Amino acid sequence: MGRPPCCDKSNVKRGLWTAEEDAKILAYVASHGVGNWTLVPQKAGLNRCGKSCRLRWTNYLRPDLKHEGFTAEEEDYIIELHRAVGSRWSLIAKQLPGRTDNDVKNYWNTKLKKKLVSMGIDPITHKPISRVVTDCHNIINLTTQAASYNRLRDQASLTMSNPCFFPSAPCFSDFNCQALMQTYVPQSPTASSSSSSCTVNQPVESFPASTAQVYSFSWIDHVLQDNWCINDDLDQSQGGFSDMPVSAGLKLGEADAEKSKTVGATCNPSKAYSSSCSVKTFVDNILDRDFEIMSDCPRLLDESFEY
DNA sequence: AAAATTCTCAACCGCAATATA
DNA sequence: CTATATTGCGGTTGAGAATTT
Repeated sequence: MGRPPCCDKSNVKRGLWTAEEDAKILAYVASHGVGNWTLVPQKAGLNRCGKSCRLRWTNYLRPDLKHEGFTAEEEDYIIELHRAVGSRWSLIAKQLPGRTDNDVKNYWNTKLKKKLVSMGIDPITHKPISRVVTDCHNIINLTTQAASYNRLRDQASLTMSNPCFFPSAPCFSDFNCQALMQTYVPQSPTASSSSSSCTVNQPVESFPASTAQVYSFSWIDHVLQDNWCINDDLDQSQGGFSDMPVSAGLKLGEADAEKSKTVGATCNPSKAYSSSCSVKTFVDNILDRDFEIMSDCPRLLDESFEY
């Protein structure tokens, strides 16, 4: 058998602590020290769960805690640490004497997040929001290309006698770029009526221009760990992936009737795209290979081809 | 002045890792 | 070995305070 339950959860007090309850905890800790919190309610004469007592001590009653507001230095340090480790509040709080993880977390959620957004910095990635929005466009374009590629791949599987040896292009279904962009990009007049409570919505154009050039790496690096779209040349002046001619991929996947004309012609869509932008993506490589195969075996694209 | 809305932050929830009867 | 408690943590909630309408 295991241990007996620490308390009758349905029969203990919840909610805000009174000064009397605080005094009982303080008196208990003064005479017994910090130890087995399960025994504290019983020994201190409290009708509370031990977990609740521990939380009250840890987050409020501990004598080494600061109860005044955060200083500018602490603010900067939290932002720096959050940039480095993300929302690991206990780790961040350990670097700030007298602050708890709950303190830091609350301060971040109520003040610092808004402060960063007002400065044009995305509080998740710590990159300029203008860059995040651009990268979201890029990811959406890449997703469109991947879908086109997968369609072509599926069609090829149906027409080839051998199983298709191309892998599926990865998708970004877990990463909702549309939702993220709705956070930052101003809503159209027709759509804005349903999102009036969003306090972080503001036009991208209103961010200070200086913040847009702070970082040299694309935010896309954060979400795309594989090598199918790494792009060292991507920058705002080039337009990055947002200038990518999506139609290059779509032509291959959609226009069945145009297949032989498009692919069989001298213009290789993926190569045309590569020449206008020095990016060489996973999709490009697949399309290049696809072009080679189609060139070698043009009959594959002939709708009258039978196997 | 009153009602509505927004903000703050203490407290709770639930999960994962670890400890223990 | 198993079942359950304990601890630590990040995410979420909601009551009261502050601010706006």
